[in-house]
Amino acid sequence: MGASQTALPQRVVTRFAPSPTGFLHIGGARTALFNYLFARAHGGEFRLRIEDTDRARSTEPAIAAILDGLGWLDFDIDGDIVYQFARAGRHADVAHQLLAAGHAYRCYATPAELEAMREAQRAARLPMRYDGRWRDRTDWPNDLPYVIRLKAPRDGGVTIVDLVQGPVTVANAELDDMVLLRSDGTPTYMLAVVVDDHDMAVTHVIRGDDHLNNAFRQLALIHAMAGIEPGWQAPAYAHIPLIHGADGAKLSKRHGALGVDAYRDDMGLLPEAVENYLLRLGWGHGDDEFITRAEAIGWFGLDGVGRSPARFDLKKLQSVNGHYLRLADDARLVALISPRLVTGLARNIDAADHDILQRSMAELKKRANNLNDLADSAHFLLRSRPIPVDAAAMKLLALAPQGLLALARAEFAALALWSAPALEAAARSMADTLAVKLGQVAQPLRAAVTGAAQSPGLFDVMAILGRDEILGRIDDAQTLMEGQLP
RNA sequence: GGUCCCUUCGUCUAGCGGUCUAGGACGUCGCCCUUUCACGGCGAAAACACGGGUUCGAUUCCCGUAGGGAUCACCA
Repeated sequence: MGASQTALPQRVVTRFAPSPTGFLHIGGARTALFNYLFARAHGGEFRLRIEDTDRARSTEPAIAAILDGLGWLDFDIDGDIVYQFARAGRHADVAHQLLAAGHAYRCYATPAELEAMREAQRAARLPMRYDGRWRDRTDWPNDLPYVIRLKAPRDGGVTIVDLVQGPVTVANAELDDMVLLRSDGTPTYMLAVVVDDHDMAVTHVIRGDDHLNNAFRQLALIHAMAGIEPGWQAPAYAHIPLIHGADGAKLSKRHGALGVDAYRDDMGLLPEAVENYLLRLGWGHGDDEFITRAEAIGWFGLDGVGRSPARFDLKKLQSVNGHYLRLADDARLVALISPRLVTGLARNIDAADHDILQRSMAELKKRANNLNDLADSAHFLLRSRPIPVDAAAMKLLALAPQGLLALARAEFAALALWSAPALEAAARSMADTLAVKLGQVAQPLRAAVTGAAQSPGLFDVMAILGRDEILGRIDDAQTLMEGQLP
């Protein structure tokens, strides 16, 4: 079957190689995660290479977004970041070495000519491949531009023992002679990756399975170089399936192909939740659902990665996030929602607000699955009086037992100790006095105190907000209800 | 269309020839807890794409069919 791969190298080096033409999307984040985990699991290096050879589409902001995203996810990068464009000279050198050694050749076919060739192949229903028309020619028109193409083997086949896909064989006849160096002297992606991976001593190429077909061509290039420069050998490959949208189609913006910044800022997710979700997407460890970074490093293996594309499920992501939210440190969550509250409140968070948030957080975080909902649910705590009362709460107030608010105001004002248990005891005794269930007392009070029909434990909220504020809010509700009377 | 890859509940998955009356999670529904909403607990419905083999025995192995995906640039 021709070329095969060498045994597993001792020292592991993986790399994440995004092209900076947009944000770091969720699929890229998963590829980065797998590379990161694999490197750490083997005590190896995780490197970053920015594939910026497409000068027209590569941007500085995109590079910043990628770095920002990786930082947020806390994937520490080893060594210097490699910028591919800066290595164009080295790439061209390799192409010329190949040319000199007879492993590559000049092709003078014009783009128009190639297009015509493909058109003819399309019409004849033949596979569309470069036909090798300049492969053996030497009658070069020296004043015309040419590209350098790899003189790939035509017989036999190549087998890649992919760490995820298993052995995959392709006949060399299926592959054509790819362009290495463009007519303007710049390297193509195919050349650049191979040279960079070699020069960076990458041992394991873990990437999306959209690159699987490329791997065969890249292997041909590596084998050609192996005969010229010592030390060239094929890396191990692992092509992981792409993530699909909820409808099974390619992931689009509509269902989650967003930058990780959107997951952080717009959706209010925690990085550890995104990481855990991404890890479990296409990979599993028994029945384990929540896996720490340390466990992931201990357990992760390429052989456990599924071979079929997984669908992206936002509901589950939210649920996983809710789990991590409940686990998260209260102070951290207060810090995370504060900016969101500032926007909603149109004022800054002061020390008193901070204290209220900190004391409420343990209860608040049980009721939210993301930072946005968490901030929303904390909003009522910090609002200045009179707080807005929503429709459901209005209804509760309207249905309140006669004289409840006035009674409650008096009882609470007279309370010796302002604590949750004392407040609850007072409310229970009021219910007895009025001969109603506790709920008929608590619900209208909740409406008055929180402006909503649902909230964290009423008496905890009251204890945290303090007597003055609560009495004030009850007064406001009474005023409000008086205004509602016909 | 050629080539390559894939196929367990709606979704993510466990399963690596008998332990499967197919397990877990999200979602859905019901019950419990309870001052509301959550959290938490308990429970229910829900899958081995289809057809052939191989085997004493297939969800697990092989081959077809169907369906899905990837890729076929002087883009990465």
